[in-house]
Amino acid sequence: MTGWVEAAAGLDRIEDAARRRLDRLAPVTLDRGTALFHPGEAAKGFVVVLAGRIEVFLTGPSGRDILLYSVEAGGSCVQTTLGLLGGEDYSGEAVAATEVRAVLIPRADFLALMDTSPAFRGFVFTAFAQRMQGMLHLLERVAFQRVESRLAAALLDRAEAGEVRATHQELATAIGSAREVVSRRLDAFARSGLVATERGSVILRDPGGLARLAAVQD
Amino acid sequence: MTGWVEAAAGLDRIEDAARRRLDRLAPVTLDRGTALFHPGEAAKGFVVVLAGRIEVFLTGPSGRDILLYSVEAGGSCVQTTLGLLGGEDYSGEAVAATEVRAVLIPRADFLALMDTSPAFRGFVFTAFAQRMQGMLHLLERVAFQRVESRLAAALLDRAEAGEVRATHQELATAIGSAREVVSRRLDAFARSGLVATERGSVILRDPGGLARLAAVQD
DNA sequence: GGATGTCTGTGACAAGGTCACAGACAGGGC
DNA sequence: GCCCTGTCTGTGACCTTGTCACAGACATCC
Repeated sequence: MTGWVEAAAGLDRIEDAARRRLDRLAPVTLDRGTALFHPGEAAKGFVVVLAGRIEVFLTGPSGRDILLYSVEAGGSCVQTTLGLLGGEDYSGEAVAATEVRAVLIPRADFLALMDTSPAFRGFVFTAFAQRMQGMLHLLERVAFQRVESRLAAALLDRAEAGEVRATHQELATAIGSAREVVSRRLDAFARSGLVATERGSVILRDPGGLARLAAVQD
Repeated sequence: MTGWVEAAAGLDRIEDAARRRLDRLAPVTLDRGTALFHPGEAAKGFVVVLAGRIEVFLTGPSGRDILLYSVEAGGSCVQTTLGLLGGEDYSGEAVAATEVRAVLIPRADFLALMDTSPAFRGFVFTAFAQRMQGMLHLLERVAFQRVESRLAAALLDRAEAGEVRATHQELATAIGSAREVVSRRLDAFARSGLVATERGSVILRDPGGLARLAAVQD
């Protein structure tokens, strides 16, 4: 087993005993689109992402869903931990957004590490605190910001080389809105010269203008 | 120093050494309305509520705000912990909703206890996990449920002896809506015989009917 | 080329948030 | 008692957003 632990940011300075325990676990590869957990399912263990991206959604009864957060390399899928620590069952859905390499730390190992390794505890706690903060921001945006502003922020956030490759539906999910609303907003953006739209992608024409919209309060 | 630790559910079976450390801390009393933390403020320590209730709000730029959760006896104000664990600064506001007796565990003691006391760790983690779950439910309700349903649920939740003593503004804050909307909804409820309204209070006339509304999906 | 599935545009409508007020009620001071 | 003040509630108008029901446009595979 070659050591994967170095690859996980925050775990690189872990104690030797804990590292040996972790190194016994074999990373797995998940194809893009694989679901890690479903709503209502009990968590099997603690997931650490080594490469790729996992996206965690909350799905409403009407089928609409909203992106809670995405887990990149070095991050952990905290949701799955709730069940290990006295919370209720899982209520979101985690899907591999790209091909993913990840390690699943089983419940028993997880609990043992939490008791014996300060470094591991720190890793878990930091991940927890950051997710919590992230969810607060999400709640804040959904509850208080208008679609225009959220959409502008999402576009800036996802742009690579001035382009966002995503369908209107994906953007709507990311900001917790509906597809039609995103279509109309993008249309308005295009008419003001902020973006140009193509099937499956949005080209940013005026990032500064978008940033101003994204920053607008309320 | 008489032991207050017994009073905190979840801490009653803590190790002796940790208990001695905790017993050195003196509980404080906060008047109703006292703010514990303000947005943007760095957390001073970890708060455990012994009696009374603390309510934590997220405030939008327009002044509208939404109740994140309330902390009752035995609970801890997790928000304040984020800053102690690698998160950013506080972004909510915590206010004593009643007279409150609480203990503030300073940062140094908190970190030491986290390292040395499994029972304390369990207490903190459980609190964390429950808050996280609670925030997920809040997000779910705000994003996917209609006001009618959220309001019905809030009324049932807050009723004492078939009556809810709260202003429309307070109810609106609790469900993340606006005062006028709550006024109109309550009016509609009253016209269907579900409730009767008075200045500063709502009397539940048909809890079963409200429960049906609260349970409606979407 | 045609068939199919995905993506996007559009109109109509309902729900909810915002603004601007106008009363209604409670409590204190006189 | 009466006025003043502050809080609470009711209402109409308007805009944004979410939902429903489609129609058209594009891509891909055969």
